[in-house]
Amino acid sequence: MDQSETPGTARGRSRPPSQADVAALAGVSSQTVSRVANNRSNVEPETRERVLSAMRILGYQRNSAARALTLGRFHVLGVVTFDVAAHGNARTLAAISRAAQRAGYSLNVVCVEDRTEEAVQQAVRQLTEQAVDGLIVIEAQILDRPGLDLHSGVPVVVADGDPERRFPSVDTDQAAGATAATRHLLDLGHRTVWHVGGPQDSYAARRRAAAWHAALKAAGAPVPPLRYGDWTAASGYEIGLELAARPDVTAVFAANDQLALGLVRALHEAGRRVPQDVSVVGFDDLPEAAYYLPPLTTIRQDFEEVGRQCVAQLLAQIDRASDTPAAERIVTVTPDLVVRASTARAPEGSAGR
Amino acid sequence: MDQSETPGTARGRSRPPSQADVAALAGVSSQTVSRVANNRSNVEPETRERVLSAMRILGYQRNSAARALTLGRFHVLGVVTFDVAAHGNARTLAAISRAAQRAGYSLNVVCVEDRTEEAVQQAVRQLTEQAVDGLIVIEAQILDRPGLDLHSGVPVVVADGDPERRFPSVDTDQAAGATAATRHLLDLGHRTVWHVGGPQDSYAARRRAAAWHAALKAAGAPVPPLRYGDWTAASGYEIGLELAARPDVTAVFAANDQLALGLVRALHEAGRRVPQDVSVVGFDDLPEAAYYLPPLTTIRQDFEEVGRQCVAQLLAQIDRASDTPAAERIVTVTPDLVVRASTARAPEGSAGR
DNA sequence: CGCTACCATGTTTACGCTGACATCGCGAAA
DNA sequence: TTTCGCGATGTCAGCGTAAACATGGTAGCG
Repeated sequence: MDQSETPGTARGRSRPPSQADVAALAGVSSQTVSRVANNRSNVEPETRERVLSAMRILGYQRNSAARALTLGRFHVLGVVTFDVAAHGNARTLAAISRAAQRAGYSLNVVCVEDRTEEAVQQAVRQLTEQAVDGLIVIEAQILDRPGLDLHSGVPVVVADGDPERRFPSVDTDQAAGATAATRHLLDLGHRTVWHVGGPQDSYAARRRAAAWHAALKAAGAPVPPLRYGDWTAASGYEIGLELAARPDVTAVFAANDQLALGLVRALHEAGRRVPQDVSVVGFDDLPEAAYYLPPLTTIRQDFEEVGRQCVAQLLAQIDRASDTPAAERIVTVTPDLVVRASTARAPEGSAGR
Repeated sequence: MDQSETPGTARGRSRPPSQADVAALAGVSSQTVSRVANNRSNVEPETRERVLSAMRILGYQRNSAARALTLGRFHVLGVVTFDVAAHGNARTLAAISRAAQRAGYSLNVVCVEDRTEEAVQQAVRQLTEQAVDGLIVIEAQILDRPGLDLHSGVPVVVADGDPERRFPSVDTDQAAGATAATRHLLDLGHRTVWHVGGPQDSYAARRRAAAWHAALKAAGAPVPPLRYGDWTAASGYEIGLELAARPDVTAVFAANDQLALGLVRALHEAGRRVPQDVSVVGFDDLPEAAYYLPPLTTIRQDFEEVGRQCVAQLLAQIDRASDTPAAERIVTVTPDLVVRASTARAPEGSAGR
């Protein structure tokens, strides 16, 4: 009379139904069930129907563990990412998810907390042990560190990282974006362009800064000192307070939209109008950027394409057998300049060209 | 002489090393290897050492498929979420990831594109087939639809959804947040508070609107017509343009920060100052909210806690055997009012109380 | 009419791991 | 000394699936 082992509950869910259960009910062998489950052609239509209805009755679902065990394939991709709360990473993740789903893969995601080598290493270990067929590493500045070994036996694709190109990667053309931003401001007649960079350990940030530097050089413009933020509006604000104090600052290129937002607020508080006194360009094109005050001129990244390409490359690697390292490919995705209201021609009097 | 079958490459990676390989190298049985791999106590230290070094030499990693097959446990949690690019979802996901990792679980994430029943159903099917021990569904307004069947055999926890409480859930106390926002504005002397709601199919949005309504009623304030946005700054802007045209609007509570941002821009363009002419409160407390112009008064959600609680509840369900449905628990997380510069006392002349 | 092909289906096996049980050896208690 | 017990290790089976191979029946062809 105790409450366990109540045979009354038809749902004596001791164990999910297996192929064998379906086979018994349908009066066929389990192999035939397997054939039906995998949509093989060589099954009598009538038999197939019988098996399918038995599946429905029992609520059969294939056991993916057993499946993976025999096939040696999991149909799971691992994703290692820092900080999904960062907009770009989240967007890329979403795109990867879409693409993976279309290809019949699901996603095992690990968000790495600390930007330390061990943390990434451990995430990779966890994923490979958790059985993935391939690995995508997002925002991989950490890969700079020489000790990191990603060669865990599964194919790897790196999104927006990998300066040493040790892995196939998908890469937003940071340089093109930063160049476009800088040129846009120079073309508006500003004598030079200041830059608020992202953190120094970010490969993307470094490349944006380098391209900014190169664009100024190429235009023969003086190169103002570079300040480093940490991607947050807070640090943009702090740096903005300093820049606002310098009257010779009339154009600033921020390494992302949040920095730009903080920057604008600081300029505003200091009484310097955007864009009349100072022009500001961001990077990313957050959905909100068009609604900042003023609407932000920025560089739009195509995260969707990055995600799609990551999955495509990874699947290609997985499908061609483990041999043929195959000219490791680097796919480049180019961002666009979106001009809004935070940039204007250089003020006549002050530092105009 | 063809290039396949090159025995020279020592890395004839035909098949990853198994317990048996390690056992052979270490001169023990595979069972002993298993014991070492699982950190069992009953192994001679010297033997353990020998096995460990054999593992290192071969680069052994347990095959999780085989493991899952025998154990019937995958140590994977499934997460179904709409739009990871939405800040709240991303934050919740990050928190879930952290909590899961601490508990030794990894995360199989599916981002559902369409908010249709079938899409969710399919995501759930994919996940359960992909072998998860439990399921977390984020932002589950869709669960309103009567046809949706989440009872797929694995425990489910719903984050911020489930009006009918059919599942254990973790729930931000939307009502408390919305009430706090409304009361804050009323306390500042505004005669009433307008509301820009989120989409009608969002359970969270509906509860915020209901609480706003109730708070006005309770205070004896008139209830202005409710406008629905879609969480984006764009729709906040559109609605803002309409509200800006009405001089009797002096206080607006927006259902999230993006709506508030668009709203502020519209008010600004219409020449109505925030907060001098109109006070605005948001919801979420995006990291950028403090840097909007003006810094936004808002309701801060504790996504971290929501994620943590989801995992805790799910693991509790998983661990207690599949019997004992156990008083399905609803955990509530309370958000806080964060007062910044977008709210001020009601303007004297106009609609002051 | 007899042989071959081929198709639907069944049987067997291996995948890698761990739980249950068996074995062996050694020290402690009687 | 004998016996018991316990700890270290080995043996074996089974998890659910799909590939490989086996079987048996039928249609087509000479």
